[in-house]
Amino acid sequence: MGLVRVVSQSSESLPRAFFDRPSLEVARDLLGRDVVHREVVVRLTEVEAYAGPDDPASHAYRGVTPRNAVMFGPPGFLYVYFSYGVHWCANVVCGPDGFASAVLLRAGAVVSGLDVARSRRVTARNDAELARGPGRLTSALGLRREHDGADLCRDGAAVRLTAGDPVPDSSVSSGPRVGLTKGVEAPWRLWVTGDATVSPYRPGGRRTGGSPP
DNA sequence: CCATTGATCGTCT
DNA sequence: GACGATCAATGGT
Repeated sequence: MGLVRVVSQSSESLPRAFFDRPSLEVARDLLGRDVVHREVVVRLTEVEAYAGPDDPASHAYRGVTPRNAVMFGPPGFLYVYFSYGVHWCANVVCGPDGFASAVLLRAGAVVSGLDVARSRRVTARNDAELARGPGRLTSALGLRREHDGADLCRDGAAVRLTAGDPVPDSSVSSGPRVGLTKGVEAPWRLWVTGDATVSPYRPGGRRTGGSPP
């Protein structure tokens, strides 16, 4: 032969059992994995875990609603929601059916489909910005409301999570989740240390409106 | 580099 | 009627 064997990119979906665990464990193991939708592939560099019904920052904290219903279903499904009237954000549902927990996909590196990703993210100043942030990542992948509830594990799934290139513990950092007003203290944001595609930290809290007359 | 602000609308109170 | 699991543009240091 004489050909060096390169890291093979299996396009096989991670099994549902992968997601049927506590969201913090899933979050840790999602770093370095690939999110695939059509021609674009994003390798995850930053994620956030949202735990069960006791996590005040979780969309599921106040029970089932039409928006968060997918979170209460079985693991391995996509929960996509509309944020700030502008952006879509994508989560992977974790844990057993009926237990609402998820991992927010916050950032990654585009490793395939660069041309398409660039065309969807015309404001990005460089390729590291294409999927740097949850709204940007979702935009680069072309995910929208129609992907809410998508099954990631079914054969032939349109959106998949694949093996990618898992990162060692020595490359994983953790800290507080971004942009929250509740549950700020839990260090459930995980990222690949030093990676250029990791989003900047931004504290939460709503800006106070102007003084009324 | 950092801090501030407008946009924009679905969701829940 | 207020509030976001955000982004991009702007202006200052």
